[in-house]
Amino acid sequence: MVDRLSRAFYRRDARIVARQLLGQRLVRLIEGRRVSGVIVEVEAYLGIPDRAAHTYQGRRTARNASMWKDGGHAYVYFTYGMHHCMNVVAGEENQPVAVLLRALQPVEGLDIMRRNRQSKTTSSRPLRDTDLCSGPAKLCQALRIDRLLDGEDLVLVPALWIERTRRRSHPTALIATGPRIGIANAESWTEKPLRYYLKNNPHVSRPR
DNA sequence: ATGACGATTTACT
DNA sequence: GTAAATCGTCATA
Repeated sequence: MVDRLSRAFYRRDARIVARQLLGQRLVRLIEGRRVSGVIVEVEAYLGIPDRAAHTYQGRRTARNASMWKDGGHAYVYFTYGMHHCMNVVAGEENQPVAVLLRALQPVEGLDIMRRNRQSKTTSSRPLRDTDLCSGPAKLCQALRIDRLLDGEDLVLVPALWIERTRRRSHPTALIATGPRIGIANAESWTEKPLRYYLKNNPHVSRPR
């Protein structure tokens, strides 16, 4: 049943991995239950030459150390003093490229997701399904992904992985591309179309 | 030791 | 649309 993506899947160009992650399923085990969603939006970060990447110019620090690991590891970072974001490391070891997971379409464990998200929101209004995982920090909240999972191997760890739900990647006609979100002053890298998302999917963070 | 800055989200005008 | 929240991280000293 569990068709976990293999090392070989991740050990490729980050742009290829990004496109092929669309439609696959991110699964998190929480208290013995599966909490999961289909990946509907991602962004590729191309490493040393990429002005917008944490590893631009070969920067290697305590925070971004996982990005230098072999493809298939998780790179989870903390930002804005309150949010976590999850990347999937692509390429080979010492090739610091990754794919940021920006949005999921919730599939399993919506009640747990809602609880995880609601408790961190002051609002008492019930959250709509499209508010559960429609952003990189939202999906980390919903699936309880934090720095404890940074550097973990998605090919091996028991509580977090990505499952293959489709043999072939989505047809190009169903994938939209555009500039990455939240990137400023990255010169030519600001506008490169490294954001990929499923057209007309209501769960993406910022619909076209 | 210090200061500036986020690969964001939420609430409010 | 604009702004506040909130603090780990990193570059500079």
